[in-house]
Amino acid sequence: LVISKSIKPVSLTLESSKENQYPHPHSHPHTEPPGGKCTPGLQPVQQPHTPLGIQELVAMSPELDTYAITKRVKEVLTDNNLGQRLFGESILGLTQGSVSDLLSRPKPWHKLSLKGREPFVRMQLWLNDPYNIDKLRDMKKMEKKAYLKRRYGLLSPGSDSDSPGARSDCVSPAMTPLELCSFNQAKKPRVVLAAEEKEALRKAYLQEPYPSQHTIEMLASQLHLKTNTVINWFHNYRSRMRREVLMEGLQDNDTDAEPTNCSTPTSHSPVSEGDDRKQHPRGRSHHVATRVRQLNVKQETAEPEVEGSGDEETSNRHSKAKASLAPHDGEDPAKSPVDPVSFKASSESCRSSLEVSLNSPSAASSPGLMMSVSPIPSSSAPISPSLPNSSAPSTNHSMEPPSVPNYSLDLPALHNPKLNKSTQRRNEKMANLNNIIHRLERAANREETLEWEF
DNA sequence: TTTCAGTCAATAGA
DNA sequence: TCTATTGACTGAAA
Repeated sequence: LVISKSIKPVSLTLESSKENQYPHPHSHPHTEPPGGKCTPGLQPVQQPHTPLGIQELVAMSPELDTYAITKRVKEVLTDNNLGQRLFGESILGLTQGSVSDLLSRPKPWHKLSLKGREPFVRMQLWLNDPYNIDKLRDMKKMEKKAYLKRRYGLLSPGSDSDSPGARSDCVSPAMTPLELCSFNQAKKPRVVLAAEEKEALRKAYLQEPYPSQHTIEMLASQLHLKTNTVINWFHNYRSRMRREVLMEGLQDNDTDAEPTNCSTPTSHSPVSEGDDRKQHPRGRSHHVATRVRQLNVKQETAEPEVEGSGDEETSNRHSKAKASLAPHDGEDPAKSPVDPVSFKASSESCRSSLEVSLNSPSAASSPGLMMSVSPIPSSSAPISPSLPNSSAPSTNHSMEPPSVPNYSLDLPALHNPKLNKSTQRRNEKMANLNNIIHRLERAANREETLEWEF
């Protein structure tokens, strides 16, 4: 069974041998066959040549303002009438949904893993490429051309690029009807949760963001869902709530005084997420969390949802659920316990931001932090360590790799005098938050109960 | 084993 | 046709 549906990760022509060392995150049954591509027509945009692989670039990249980058990318794409799909597949090596997600909810840089930073570095490289639009337009044309060719029978189906129509269900032409049939059967229908089901899960989440196996099974049976669906829902919900909090932080910063600075993402986040994984909600942090005013209520309030129509299974399940469901009935979300996830998420970003901002004020005050890629060989300034923010004590990205001849990283915003005032304000805020965190940590260490006023 | 980050891809809605 | 949402999945970390 060979289905080539996956997108070929983009080569930026940085250093092909080092490219794509990350394993493909998905090993779907329809993983790309060796040498097989579904999108040959979508050649990646060429970036200035450099001996560096994208991962080296990511590792050496200074802190990027993810919010500003995505904002800019959105603008450019919109202004030039270029779609997320084209951009994602040819520039980032991601699908449209992922691109949409990234563009609308970028995480702050310091919250991203190396892998998570990669798309942002790619975006930045793309933004710095003076021919980026042209190249993407060319690609669009090529795609259209390929589509027309295939449509008018000049090419056999499946042999051409990721053009409209061919993109979905890009099944291997070698597939027999029997295989196709079994492929269709193997395809699981997507579960669509009804509004009531989601509402019930949300309520359950408020009660117990990390439900026990027993709770999961109970929920699953009451809602007539598979336990895996419930588990997945909780995972996804926690993860998305966390990101929501981060986004709010970023946007706060954006509107707060000066341009965005992802290094100071949120002012409502007291503890680190790294800790929070260790400090399970049922543990100490949860105890402390209940002492902290819940700042992230938005997502917990039941938004009006109209969905889940169609699918018979869903509607059956749905009506059954209505009849039997009452996981935590009569609960008032407003009175519900603090959501440890929101707390945890916000906590972490705060501490992280403190680490960055307080320890490196210049980084904190570089909202326009930009990495510019110079096509001009500049062995003298690889990743400029002499930049203003290099005075920041030991940020791991300020190292000086001697073998980075083609890149210079420019931080224009650091020269902006207007930033002083906002920096000061930001630092004051950070200091205040730092104080709060410090007290929280002490309280947590002593296991003592404190009443807080923020 | 559990949780997470990151992503895919189906689907809904504009 | 495009974008946003979201259930499911993988691999990594703890």
